Amino acid sequence: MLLVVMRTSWDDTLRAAGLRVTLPRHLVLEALEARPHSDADSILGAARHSYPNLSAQAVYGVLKALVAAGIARRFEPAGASALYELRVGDNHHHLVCRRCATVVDVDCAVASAPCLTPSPSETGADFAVDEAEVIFWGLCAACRASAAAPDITLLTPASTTTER
Amino acid sequence: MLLVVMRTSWDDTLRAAGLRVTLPRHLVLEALEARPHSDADSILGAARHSYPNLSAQAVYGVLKALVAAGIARRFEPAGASALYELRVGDNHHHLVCRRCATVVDVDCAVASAPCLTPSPSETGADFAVDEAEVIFWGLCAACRASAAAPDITLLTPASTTTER
DNA sequence: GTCAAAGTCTTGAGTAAGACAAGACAGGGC
DNA sequence: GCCCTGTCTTGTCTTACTCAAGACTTTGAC
Repeated sequence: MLLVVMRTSWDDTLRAAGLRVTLPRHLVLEALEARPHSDADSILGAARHSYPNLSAQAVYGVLKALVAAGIARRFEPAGASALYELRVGDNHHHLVCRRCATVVDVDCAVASAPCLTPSPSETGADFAVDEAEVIFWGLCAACRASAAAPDITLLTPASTTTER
Repeated sequence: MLLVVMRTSWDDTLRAAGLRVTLPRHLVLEALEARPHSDADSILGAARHSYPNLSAQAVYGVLKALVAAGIARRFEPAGASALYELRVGDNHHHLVCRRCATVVDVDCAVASAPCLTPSPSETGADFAVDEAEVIFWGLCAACRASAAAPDITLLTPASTTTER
């Protein structure tokens, strides 16, 4: 095993969640802290700087454990692989740039969220909704600035209709 | 080629979109009409009842063409494969049952959507948002009725926090 | 009706993301 | 320090696609 200094900041969090404190878990947490909205592959890449033998499978396992324990959150913009972040327990959604795939957090603009409650007249009234996933698609400032460039490859969803 | 009677109802739609009228496209459209919110595999299965030699690749190609032409819409609930539907051009979102994966359409409860406009004070203010993808997660009536059953396998997202 | 061009489908190979399983290894309670 | 159990490594497999090349079909022109 490599000699890698583990910061203790995550120990309590892991133990409180009933998880053992291991080097791969530290590395995954640090990678996520440094770069939120990373996918499993980026996290693996970052973690391998400190621990080149880390397996991809371990990262998948760690991420699954962190999500199950409520330490991390997983979300999946259409057409992309799953992304992870450590910001949990608050009300926030995500903004994804169609061009450069940058993801930024965004709070809800209003305290209450009327439109996130399905209309009672709908079929959806039979549902007990416990979560609303909201992903905004658009162009970030940098990409809009260079939007004159002709060869734009836009990300999914291949929006055929502009929703609100 | 099999002798399959093609209804003409889709011909104009296809031609208006500049697409040729072919049997695979008819079958995909009919499958989607019969069962909205289907994934590529279910569509393939349904279409093969009429045309057993239809290739999976053809279905992927047809779906891509339909989405590009604005005839169909593609969306991707986290943890599931892409789903397709023919209801396009209106403002609707989706409700997904965590347990049985049933998807139902749901209109926005309010005409305007204040919470779908990111707060101006946020980082997101730099973004030019053109679409908001909203997916509600919860339990449908049937699954809630049988929710006492102990071995529930819930679908993603593994919700650690309840959002609005 | 025939022809040709362009679009579409079939076939086959390839890829990315992640799941599953078994055995080795290590954390942590005692 | 020991041992149980959770975690990691390694290897294999699956799913959901994508890509490419060649055969086939649709469609408009004649």
